[in-house]
Amino acid sequence: MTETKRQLPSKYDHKEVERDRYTFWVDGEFFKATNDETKEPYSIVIPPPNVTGRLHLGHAWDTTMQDTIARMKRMQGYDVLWLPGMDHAGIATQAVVEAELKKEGKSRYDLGREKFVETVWEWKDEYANFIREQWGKLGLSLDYSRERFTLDEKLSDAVQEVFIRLYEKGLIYRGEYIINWDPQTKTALSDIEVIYEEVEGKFYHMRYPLKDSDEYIEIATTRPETMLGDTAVAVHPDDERYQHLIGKKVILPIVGREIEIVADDYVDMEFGSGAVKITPAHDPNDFEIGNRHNLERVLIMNEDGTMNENAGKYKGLDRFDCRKQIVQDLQEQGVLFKIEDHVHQVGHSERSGAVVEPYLSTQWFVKMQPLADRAIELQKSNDKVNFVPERFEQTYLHWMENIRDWCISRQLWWGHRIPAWYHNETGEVYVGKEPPKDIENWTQDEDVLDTWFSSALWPFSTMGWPDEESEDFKRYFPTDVLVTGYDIIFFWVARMIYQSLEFTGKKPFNDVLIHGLIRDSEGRKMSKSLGNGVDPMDVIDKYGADALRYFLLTGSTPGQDLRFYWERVEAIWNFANKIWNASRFVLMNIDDMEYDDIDLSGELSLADEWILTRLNKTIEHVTHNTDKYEFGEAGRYLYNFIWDEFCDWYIELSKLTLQGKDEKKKQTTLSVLAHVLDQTLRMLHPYMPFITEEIWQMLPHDGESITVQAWPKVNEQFTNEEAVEKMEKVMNVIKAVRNIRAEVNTPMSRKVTMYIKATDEMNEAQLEASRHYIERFCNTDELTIAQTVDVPEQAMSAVVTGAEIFLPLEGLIDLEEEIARLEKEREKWESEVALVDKKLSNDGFVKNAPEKVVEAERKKRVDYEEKLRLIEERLAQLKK
RNA sequence: GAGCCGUUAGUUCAGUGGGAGAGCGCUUGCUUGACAGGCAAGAAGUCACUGGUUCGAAUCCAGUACGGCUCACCA
Repeated sequence: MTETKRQLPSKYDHKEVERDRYTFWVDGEFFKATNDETKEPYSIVIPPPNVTGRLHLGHAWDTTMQDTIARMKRMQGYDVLWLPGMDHAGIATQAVVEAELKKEGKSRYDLGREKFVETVWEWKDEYANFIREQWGKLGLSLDYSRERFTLDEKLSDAVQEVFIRLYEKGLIYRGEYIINWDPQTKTALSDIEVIYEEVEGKFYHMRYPLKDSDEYIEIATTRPETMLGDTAVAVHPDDERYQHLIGKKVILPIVGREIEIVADDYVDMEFGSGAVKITPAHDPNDFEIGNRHNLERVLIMNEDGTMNENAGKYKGLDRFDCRKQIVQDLQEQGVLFKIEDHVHQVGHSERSGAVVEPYLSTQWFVKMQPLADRAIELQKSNDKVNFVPERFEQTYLHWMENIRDWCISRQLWWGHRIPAWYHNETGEVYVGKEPPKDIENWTQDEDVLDTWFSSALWPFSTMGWPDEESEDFKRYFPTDVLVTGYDIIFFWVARMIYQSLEFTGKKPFNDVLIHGLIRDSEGRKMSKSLGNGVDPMDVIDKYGADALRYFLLTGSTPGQDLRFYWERVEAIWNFANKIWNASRFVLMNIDDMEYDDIDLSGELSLADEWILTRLNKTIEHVTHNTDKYEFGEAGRYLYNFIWDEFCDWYIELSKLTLQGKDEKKKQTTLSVLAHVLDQTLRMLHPYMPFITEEIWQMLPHDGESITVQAWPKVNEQFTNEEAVEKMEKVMNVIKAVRNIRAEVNTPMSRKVTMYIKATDEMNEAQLEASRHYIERFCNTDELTIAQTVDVPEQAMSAVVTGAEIFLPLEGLIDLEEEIARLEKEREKWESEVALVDKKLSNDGFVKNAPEKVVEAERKKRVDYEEKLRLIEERLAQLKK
């Protein structure tokens, strides 16, 4: 149905255009995967955002790319599933809720585990709604009927299944090791959750006295408080300085413990004094050395980072207060004799920012080597995961090749509880989905799993796995593409790949499209502390989701970072406004035209043929580049086609026909206008879904929504390169005239007399055929087109390919200036001719360059020389 | 210490073997009946540097400088 009167306001109102549209799409079920067997499936799973809060520009970027792909594939006839969902984000969410509780002066312990988890669920529900609302504002074509949450019953079942199978296979084990401990959130962390930052610290040099001797051994440390847990001093076995000391005892200052001097290859003789204090309970290397030498492990800290009873008089002090105190004490005792400034890397918790403590603790681990081997093997096969851009495959492989075991237990309450029970008396471990039968004798592990343990299963747990017969799993897994930032290749992409290989035997996705980070206009990371974050919802409010999306899609190339610029978003709003007004023009002219009235079989004007040819080129280019995920290139091409070619040229050219008397031609041109706009809107739709749907609905159309219309195809019938060449010739004449008129300040509104001297019969005929365009665009009152023209001296001239143009503008022309101008022109063409000649007289060029290139140069020479000849003739005439 | 990315117009970024491009900004002119958030014309760049490959390099290779990122157990 199309209304008879199509009146649009002259200003594009993004709020009006975007309001209610999302509801229309969702209610119409246009985004629902159909399981239609006649179509090929295409699937994407969303990287599930954390339920901790609002989406930021990074999310907007990531999801917009996915939406663009999904919308295009849908239009290309695929049965598209884009599966939405969210991540419980264990530590992040728990930290946020705990912070909220703290405001009320409460801690999670005040509530107890059950009540606390309940509170987090409430929080989750609230924020999940926020997130859905934001997805809607962005216009994401998600299939909500399949929305998942990592803590859903089915997904939790998948998590347990994976844990148990890995345990039974010996790929999950429990043990006491040095892990990264966050004393603030009081949980273990995996290696990648630790962020190393350069810190200006101190290097403390100490002398440990030997037992029954006056000798000392010199050691140095950045963490003096750990000396309370020292159980040895190590030197290199080949170090001549210390040969006589190996096996001797040292009296540990303050503590008074006797500790041994051991020999170990790990020690670097060149570094410092060549002797190292060994604290097996607080340093991973020392732990290893401790194992080799059977050393005692003395833990000196509590879980909250305060000192424990093994710290003697320092018990109860915070680790950093203890450091100050112990430094003072050791200095007084003469043990600590030198303090140097020392810049070194200190690990911080990714979430809480607290300084991470290497800490001896019993945790669960995934044995990585066998899983990693399989993933590395995959990349050597023909069936590998394609990273876009390719270089990220190296990043990924490097990490996989240097993999270390993954600590997966977290001392948190929010997450998947570890399905392990310990026998109260025997300490026996039981792992299984169901609790042991004599449950009263068993205690379940208190810990939950690293949140990434469940996200690693996302592409298949969301599709119904472990039920491998479930319809979605069979149809939509493996997925086609995963879109994510380079910052989580290790956290997530890598883990999905090896878990998927292990449990489904397939890679989880064909392609991984990697993007960068969003930065502010000065190139800084957006962060809360800098206060330079931009809320995508503010951008949408000011300029609309379409403008934001187009900005995100075209602002950078794959893998590069993107700076946010309000000015650019505004410029894109202008583009939307341009499209709006071009459409307004079309709608004003087509009256009650229906979709079936669009008829391109009539006599096409030169401009019609030109724009249809250009449309084909655009379809080809945009399709090809969007397929390659080159949204920037595709978007720019479309932008230029719409603005420069369709609006600035074709609409203007079409006015001639529309204002003419020939009704048949008029109908054809109207059809071309409607057709080109329709096809253009379809191509633009994945980029700017709202405005394109709005306009498409007002245009003559067939169907309920543009979201499910067919993607444009090249129509060879309308490719006419000859027409393009002719049209360009006319455009060059028009541009040259505009140029001259600008030179002498003759407004385009003033009518002029004009002569065109064509160089030959063909050019004359072609230009004559386009007389109406030239008359109109050059605003002539009298136009002569001929091979010989009688031109008054008082005229300005210009040469174009195939013709010379004369504008007699008596009174406006200064003959001297005109001569000077033409001489400059002559110089220009002389140097151009020289350049071409240089190339063509180079044997190497003529012999080696492709025939096409050489031919083009020859054509240029003919053209340039003719231009030069015409200018010289004119100059001779003027100088006479 | 290892690896990766970037260096192109005032600015933010495209381009990637055959004559330097876009948006914004700047200059000039336009009440052109879709749009003044517009139209038209223009100024503006030894494409970081040095070598090499090539008939031809901003584009490929090697190195240098500067900026940024990632990984790595140096006490």
